Amino acid sequence: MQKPPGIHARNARSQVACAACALREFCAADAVYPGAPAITHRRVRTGEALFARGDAQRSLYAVRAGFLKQCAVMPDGERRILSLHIMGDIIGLDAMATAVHPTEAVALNDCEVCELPMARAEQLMEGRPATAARLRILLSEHIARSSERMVTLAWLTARQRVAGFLLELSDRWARRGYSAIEFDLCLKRKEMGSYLGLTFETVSRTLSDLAARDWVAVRGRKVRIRDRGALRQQLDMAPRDSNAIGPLIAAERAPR
Amino acid sequence: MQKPPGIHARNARSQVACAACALREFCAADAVYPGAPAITHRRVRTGEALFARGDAQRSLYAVRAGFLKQCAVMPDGERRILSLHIMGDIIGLDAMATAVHPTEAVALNDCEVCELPMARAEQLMEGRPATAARLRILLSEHIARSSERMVTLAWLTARQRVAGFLLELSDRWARRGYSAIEFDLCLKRKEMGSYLGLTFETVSRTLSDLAARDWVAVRGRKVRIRDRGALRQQLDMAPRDSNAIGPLIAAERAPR
DNA sequence: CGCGATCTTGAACACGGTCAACTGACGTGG
DNA sequence: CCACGTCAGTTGACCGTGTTCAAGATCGCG
Repeated sequence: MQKPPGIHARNARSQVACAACALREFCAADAVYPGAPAITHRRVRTGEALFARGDAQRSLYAVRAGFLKQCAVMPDGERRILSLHIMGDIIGLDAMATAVHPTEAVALNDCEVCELPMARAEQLMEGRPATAARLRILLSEHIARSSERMVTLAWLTARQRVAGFLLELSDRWARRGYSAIEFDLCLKRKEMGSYLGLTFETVSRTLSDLAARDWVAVRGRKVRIRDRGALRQQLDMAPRDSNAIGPLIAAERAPR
Repeated sequence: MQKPPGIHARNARSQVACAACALREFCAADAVYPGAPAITHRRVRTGEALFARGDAQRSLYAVRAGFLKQCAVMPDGERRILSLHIMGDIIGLDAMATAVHPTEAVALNDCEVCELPMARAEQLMEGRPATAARLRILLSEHIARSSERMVTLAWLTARQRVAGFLLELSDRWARRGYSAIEFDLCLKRKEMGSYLGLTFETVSRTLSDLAARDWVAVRGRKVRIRDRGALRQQLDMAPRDSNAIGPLIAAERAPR
């Protein structure tokens, strides 16, 4: 039995989630627009995969509750975390090129996701150009975020990566109305390392170091930010090396 | 005076470029579809910027000839190369979220690009869902490519990065009908370093090393691949460390 | 020809990876 | 209830890759 569209907006928890949801526009359209299979919900328990690498892309997903990781699967079967997704985030955009998921998504804790079937998404976009444009924006945002991460992975020191990671999570929770100073990492040290391009030992040591400087308090996976300014400052410091390409001289700007 | 759409398909060089062009579909639509400002051409000379960080996004661009780099601009004004673009590639997708370019694109040699005004692109997509879908595919492909680069930057050794870089360029040229074994890098050592997350000294040393093993021949920026197999094999070797997250156990795959 | 930019190579060093020992939390079964 | 095993995390010691600093070589261009 399939829930009618919009039903998930009926309780308080959902209202929080939906307010921040990247698929909000699709959801709204879904409720008022005639047509086939609509948005449904799905639970994913800790450790379960929302989809695996190689699965056909059936849907786009939006996280309603919980925390998921998206991983590249290496030839030897090892995983590298590419991105992390919390409430309101969209998952599955990288599969649109081939209609097959090139990565896998796994729940770090019990999750609830909204599932928007691709066929339905395309139908909505055909009828409403603004909805199509919205999806393009989501795709483009993802690209911009990837660029940031490349710079992190290529050039920052271990301390900068870890500090940046804590600030990233802090900001993301804050933007959803949760505490920016105290939150749960949900990730094991090894997973943080995988996300940051570091070994778990280095992550552990670096967290201890940040705690020793009283910039954060860490107990297991619970973190409290004590000196956000100091963390930010780390990121502004000169990174690993000076191998950057100099600025462009003004004359070289192409006219018009 | 603006060229009529489709004019660029009239000479042989353009036919090669257009065959591989990511905007081909837009171009074709542009030619037959009524409406406002159409695709035009634009030259960008060595060292000139196609657009700068912060510029309003006027258009999407497709490379017709030449080689461009796309750079993140760091707070201190230094540049880090995010991607490289040759004939047939699209530039400017990361600006769609904000309508402002978050990066800059600079010509590494004299270039010619096709310019598709955003307004026109949106017009075409509204009329033709298939064209909108095509752009989504391009966006999604870009995301998938970014993921690969993250793994490279986070986990590969210097030798793997350089070998991978040479193979990447080789493949890209080959797919456009050019030699896969001999080509011009166009980049300075420093720029290769910026692209690969290495110092220019390390790039230089690594190239010397690959040359000493007779896997490649290098003279300045001209490269000849002598043992593609050996280069590929480097990439298959175990990377820097074992800090990967193990495979999922079968039971944890979520049902349906 | 001479100057600056690019590239190569060498030597020393440092960051973070590697290997290993140990702790603590948790769950299971005798 | 405690012994035991497992798994996550911490910390230490060592070491290797790649960065850093420095000196030349080579190239391109006026």
